[in-house]
Amino acid sequence: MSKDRLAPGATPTLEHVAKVAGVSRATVSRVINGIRNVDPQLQEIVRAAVEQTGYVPNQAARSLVTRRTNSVALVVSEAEHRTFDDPFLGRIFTDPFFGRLVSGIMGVLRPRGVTMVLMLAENDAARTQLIGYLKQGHVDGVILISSNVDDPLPGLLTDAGLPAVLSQRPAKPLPISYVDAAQSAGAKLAAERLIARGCRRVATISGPLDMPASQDRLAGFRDTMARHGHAYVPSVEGNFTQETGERAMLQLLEEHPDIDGVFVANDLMALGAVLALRDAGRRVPEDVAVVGFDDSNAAQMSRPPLTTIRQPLEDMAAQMARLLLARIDDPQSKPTSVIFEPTLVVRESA
Amino acid sequence: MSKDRLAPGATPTLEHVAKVAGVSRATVSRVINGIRNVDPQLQEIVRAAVEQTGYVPNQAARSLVTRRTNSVALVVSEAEHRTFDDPFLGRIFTDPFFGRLVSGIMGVLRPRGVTMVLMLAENDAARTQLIGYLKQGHVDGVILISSNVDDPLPGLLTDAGLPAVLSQRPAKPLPISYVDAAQSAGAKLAAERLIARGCRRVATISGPLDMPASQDRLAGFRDTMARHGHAYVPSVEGNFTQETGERAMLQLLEEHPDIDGVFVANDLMALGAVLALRDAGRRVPEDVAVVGFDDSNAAQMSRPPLTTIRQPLEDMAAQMARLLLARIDDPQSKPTSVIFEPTLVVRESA
DNA sequence: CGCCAACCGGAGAGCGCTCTCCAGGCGGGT
DNA sequence: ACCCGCCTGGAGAGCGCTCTCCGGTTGGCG
Repeated sequence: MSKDRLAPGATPTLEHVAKVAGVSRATVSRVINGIRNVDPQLQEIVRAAVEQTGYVPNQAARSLVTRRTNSVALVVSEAEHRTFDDPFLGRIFTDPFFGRLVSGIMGVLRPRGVTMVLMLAENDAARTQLIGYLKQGHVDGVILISSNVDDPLPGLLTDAGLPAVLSQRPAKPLPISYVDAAQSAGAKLAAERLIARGCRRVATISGPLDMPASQDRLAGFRDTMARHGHAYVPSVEGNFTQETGERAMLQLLEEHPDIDGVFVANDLMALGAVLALRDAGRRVPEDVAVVGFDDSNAAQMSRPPLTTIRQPLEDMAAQMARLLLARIDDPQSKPTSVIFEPTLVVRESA
Repeated sequence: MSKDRLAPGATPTLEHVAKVAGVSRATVSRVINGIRNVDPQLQEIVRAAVEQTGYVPNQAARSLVTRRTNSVALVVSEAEHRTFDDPFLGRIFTDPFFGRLVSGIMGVLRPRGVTMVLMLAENDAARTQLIGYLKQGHVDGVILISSNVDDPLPGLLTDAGLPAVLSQRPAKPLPISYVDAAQSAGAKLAAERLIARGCRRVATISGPLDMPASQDRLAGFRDTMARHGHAYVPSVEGNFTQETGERAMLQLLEEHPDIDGVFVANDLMALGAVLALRDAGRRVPEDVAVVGFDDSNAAQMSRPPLTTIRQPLEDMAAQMARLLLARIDDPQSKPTSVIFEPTLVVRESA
């Protein structure tokens, strides 16, 4: 059906299409890219020729001259030493927040014809290889999801002069765009909820404290509690997995058996905490109220369903994509940051 | 530090490196690609020049002539009509099996310097765009994770002449390589386990029946039960989410209150089933034994921990990557299939 | 009616790389 | 001592595309 005329075995090129249409390469190129005005009648002829030959532009050749690839990388980076017992990949992909992120990014990228390349950087070797790859001009820019404070990647990216956007405020000030949620504002909502319920002995399970987000949530929670007269808020550190949430809750119960409210820094850990509470014979929320963070699937699946803090992840991801595209279009534009406000989602656990 | 000598603002090219090293472009290229013998002393000089200039090969230029990109796509495809209420992305990324898959693939790809591009095809529009992208020669080959029977993608891929490997036997015979697990053998293991425990009233919760894997598991289970004298095995269809597992279990309990054993086609649904059983006041495994499928994190997290069928996902994924690379190296090689044997993992639920 | 401007299509020069072809040098065999 | 062949490095031709520059045509205005 297609692919007759010229081009014996090979894939058709601009040249072939031009010959079939009886015009020059340049004209075909102009029609395909919709650049400059081309006689509508000619356009029709060219389009027909494209159809007939089954022509598809060669991306490599195009990139070579335009210096654009029309694709961006989504890099997920994690510090090596934070890999406890479960494999990195299991963690990141298991966490529902990732899907929402991808979904938000795609929503912006797809209509613009930009494709997304997913890359993992789970240790230093991978990181080195990654930088090499990125420098080869494989992508136009990078969205970096980095979860630890001393990640060298943000610095490496700015050094390499690659347009990039971070998923959270970088640990050290850096000329780089980022999107973040007001973590402490979220923690404040959680604290206020627990106080409103009348909780008197409140504790918290935090995320890994080398992450700015974890620090902010912890600080925000403690501040708000302090402002309401609760000077001392016990806390145990987890690593965002259900298992560590369970362990942390166990520890809290042992050290402070009279606890009646807990703020857990993410839903997965909150799930573990609820399980631990149940095992210990405490009813949620009657005996102990639990507030999670993220509003992930886990929150809805839990029994009782989790009261939690929702970050507008899809919106945030979409904003990252938009910031990145803007920066690609104009590399000179100065780095921007956008902060989103979290909201309280009330369910049954608190 | 680097990037001095020549090349004022621009990124260094082969030409620059050659000039710095005092050799020809060809020689630098040979050293970089390790092709043909080059005088070791010259090699040293060239390497030093590369270092000094901070040279990184331009992938576009390279691809243009080699017709290779050194990257493969991991395409995750899903039929549009199967999107019930939860978003597609949430499902796929939430399922732990995905992480294991990626991990296995990366293990093979990374050492070979091949990068992985993740692409989603969640509806027909996306699929069309995807095919266009693939035809542009953006990747050398495709690993396709497709979950429904009437996916047009396998056919489109063979039509496009792109090297590809499927994650399961295609619904219709097609000249394409694939890797699969012996689904029915896994179901057989589950059946035998339930029988060995002395279960007499057995039911099953299947996956979506438009998936060959679901069909095979159901058929394998029924066959084995039949062979042991259980003529009738009630079944309810789920869609692999915890929620549908819960619903399905509820339905089974209502229709067959005397059930004492269930085979659930994946762990996530099994988790839901266990929850439903508990809510209904049945003890697992004392009153009802439950066998899952996949040996995902969910199986270990569940209480009680799930007895389940383990597919060697990492191995299977690695094999897919190997098959694909082989096919890319020699496009003439004929399609191969590799079937892996599942194993029974005994925990507490059965 | 003439001039200028605006507009549109074609020619051709690269983008940075690989790879074939060729020339020169050296060693070994007769 | 000569010749042949192998080994190594250089020259140069593209890979398929975009985009600048140019020339020709047309329309509007003086």
